[in-house]
Amino acid sequence: MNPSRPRIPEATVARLAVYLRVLGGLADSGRASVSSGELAGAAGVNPAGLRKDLSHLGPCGVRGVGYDVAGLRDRIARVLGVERSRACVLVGLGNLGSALADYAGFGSRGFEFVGLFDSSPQRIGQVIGGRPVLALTELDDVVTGTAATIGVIATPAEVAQEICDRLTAAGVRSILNFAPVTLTAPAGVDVRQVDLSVELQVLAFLDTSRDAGRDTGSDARVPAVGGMA
Amino acid sequence: MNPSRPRIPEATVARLAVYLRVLGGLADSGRASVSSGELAGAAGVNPAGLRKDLSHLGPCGVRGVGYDVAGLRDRIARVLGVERSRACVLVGLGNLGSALADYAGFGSRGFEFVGLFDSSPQRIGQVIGGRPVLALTELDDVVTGTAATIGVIATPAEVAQEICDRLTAAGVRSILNFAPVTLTAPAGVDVRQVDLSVELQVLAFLDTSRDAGRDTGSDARVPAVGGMA
DNA sequence: GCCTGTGAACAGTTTCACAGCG
DNA sequence: CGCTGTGAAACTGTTCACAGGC
Repeated sequence: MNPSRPRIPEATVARLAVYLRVLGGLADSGRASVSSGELAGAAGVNPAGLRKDLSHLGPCGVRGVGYDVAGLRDRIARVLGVERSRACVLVGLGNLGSALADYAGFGSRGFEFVGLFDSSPQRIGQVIGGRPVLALTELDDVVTGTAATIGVIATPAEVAQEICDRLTAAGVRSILNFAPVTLTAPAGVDVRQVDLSVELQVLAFLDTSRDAGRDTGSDARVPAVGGMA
Repeated sequence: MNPSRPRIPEATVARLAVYLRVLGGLADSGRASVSSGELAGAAGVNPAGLRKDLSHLGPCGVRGVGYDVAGLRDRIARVLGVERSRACVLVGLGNLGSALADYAGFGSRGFEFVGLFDSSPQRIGQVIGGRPVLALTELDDVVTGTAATIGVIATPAEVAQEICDRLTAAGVRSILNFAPVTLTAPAGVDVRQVDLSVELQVLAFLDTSRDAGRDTGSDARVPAVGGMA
């Protein structure tokens, strides 16, 4: 198969990001090669499923041996488009936004916040994660000036749609939304929703149904891989 | 139909939580009834899919009219098990953990943090979101004393597995993990993973493949995010 | 022997079309 | 009529079993 042509299923893409994280850890600890079984164990997935996921990138292992850790890591990074740093802007620097801006994990995984924005005069000018918080009026200039294509929304729900509109108008093509509202964006703009309350409520349901219905114990499989939203 | 045990698909459960949020907003603005089309629009899903989701709760609409807003909201809340407040514990009060502890959205959606824990002496004793941060040594007593069954992990990756072990040993049955590691838990314990870097990397992939691949690729056909719509 | 890569069976979801009721 | 509820079809994603190369 041609490595780039076939559309990679979104569920596979999400797992590739997990494999990338695990491979990074293995590389740091000096491992040279790894089998699908071991990698699948560390990522919490089925070995056959992992091999099927990787098959979307074309053959990239050695039969009878396994996968080259650094080579596979680089290949996945290239497919995901995180082989070099990508510019992101973040709007809303309340508790959650500040936590995101200050989260070192992003920088080491190919994302750099090139602009932090808030509407509150009290927050404008503060330095968070090494960057100053700017006024919303500068959003357009920064997005066009840095060619940022990824935007993160961590505002209150009431203003999230308006921010989404401004981001897309400025040229942002991909949005990660933490506000608990369903955003509407123009065609061609991807929106991913992370709703923390939804996650907790799914847990609450599992919790409730485990106690209420004492049918056979829930599935014996242990790890959980990122789901929806 | 039997209201308790007709095995609701997990994808449906996640959407029920979204409908619940939308219905809450509608109820607050005084709406008495709503059609599947309108509710689906506000939730960002397909109307037929929404009706199928609701069909798992048994008939709960009026044909030719729509759904009773407050009635449907209460019914979904009951099914999800959030009709009354549930006790949660939170471990790790760095930036993200503090944001979670201080997030008012949880309290209004049926979750109450009954214990905040950290290992750092500098954080122990601080009051965050109205609650004092406790030492990890008190974790077991608080979990058993409050009968908390839900735990949230917002620690660094290195200690997340150990915290997971302690939570499950203390009796926690459901875990929401923000640390970028795949946790292993005993059978019967549900773990949900929220990995912010994974979310961004999926966006990066969509972003990259939207523009014609510079690699070897040429085709840039990309599926839309989100399930139905 | 080992382990990867993959077609084929399987399971779960989404969509469609329409029956059924107010 | 309109809108809900639902079986059946279409689709996507997952698991299995084994073929194929090291």
